Amino acid sequence: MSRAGAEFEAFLRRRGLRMTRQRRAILEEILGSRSHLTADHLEERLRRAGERAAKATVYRTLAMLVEGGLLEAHDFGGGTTYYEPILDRDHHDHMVCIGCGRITEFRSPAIEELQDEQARSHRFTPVTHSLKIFGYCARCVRRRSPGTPPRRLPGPAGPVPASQPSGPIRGRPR
Amino acid sequence: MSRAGAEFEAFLRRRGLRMTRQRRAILEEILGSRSHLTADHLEERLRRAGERAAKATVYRTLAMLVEGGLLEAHDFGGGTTYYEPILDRDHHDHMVCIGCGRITEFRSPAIEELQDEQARSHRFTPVTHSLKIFGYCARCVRRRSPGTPPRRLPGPAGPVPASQPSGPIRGRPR
DNA sequence: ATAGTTGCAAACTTTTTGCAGTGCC
DNA sequence: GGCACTGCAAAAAGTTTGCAACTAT
Repeated sequence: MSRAGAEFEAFLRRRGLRMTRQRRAILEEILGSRSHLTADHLEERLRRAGERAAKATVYRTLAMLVEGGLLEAHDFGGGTTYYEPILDRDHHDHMVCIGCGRITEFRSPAIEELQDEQARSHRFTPVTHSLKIFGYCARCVRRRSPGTPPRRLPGPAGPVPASQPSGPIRGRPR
Repeated sequence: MSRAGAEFEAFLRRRGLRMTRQRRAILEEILGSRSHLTADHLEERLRRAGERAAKATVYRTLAMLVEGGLLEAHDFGGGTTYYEPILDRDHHDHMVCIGCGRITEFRSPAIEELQDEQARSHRFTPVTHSLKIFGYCARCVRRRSPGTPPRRLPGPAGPVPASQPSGPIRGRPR
């Protein structure tokens, strides 16, 4: 069994929970993917793999996997949650292309360090963080330079703001 | 009229839209607050202020204000969008207390610089970004050191993970 | 045998949309 | 007077929950 499988079983045992066919299937499926799946994606992949789990079960299991530290949940601004395996993976952050939706990972220990510093100086005890840079990937820049309208995607409040105010890249979230 | 008011009117005129009583009221109300309001908060505040606007109108107006660059929308992980005036304010990021919900702002030009650098090196054209540090504010740390259960709050996938995995502050987003 | 689990459907929450009536310019 | 705007109610979308029927242990 995979490291993650063992880890999950241990997690379950610790809480008096059980390893079921569905849980096993969900775990294997998401581990076998190259990241960033939604509950919906998962349900479908399971079906295709000959397995099956109700959406409610998928959600319940994903929540456990996140709690157990096997997955990380991401909100890239489209209103749907994406899940990504984090066991045996370096921590990283994401750039989200508002043109095509492509996700690019990046690592910056220097940024992490500065975050800790900020937390310290505000007497804040950090637990997790989330850093996302929204913009256009190289391909989309090339393809739409003349000024094509942005595709609807992220945005807690709809599409990406048409007019980007002045100043540095302003933190306009999800 | 406030700077923001003029700015908004200009924005509307540019698009052939109109300044209405509701729009004016919503703008004034959110500008008059000290940040981080939800559509719901706003609707209630308006009512208390003797004004009134249907929730649909509130949402429609907020979307315009964001698009016009007067507001920024934030998702602090609770499934609700918070709005904050950004005119005449420095860009800043947020720390979100998962104990009490308190939001602390912080600024770090150094981090912004590093973000730009990352974008550049990935040939990504940044438009906006969102950086949130989740953790406990000083008060909550003091109050709950022994291990009080975290309050339900953020989390795209429910409450804050009970067991925080190892490693550096792992980016476990909204 | 005993709890924990699952599937299904109903419930929820926040935000969006359709439409008929209203009010800026 | 035209066309944009508002309110209301219905619709969406994603996720959660209640419950009776299963099933690991």
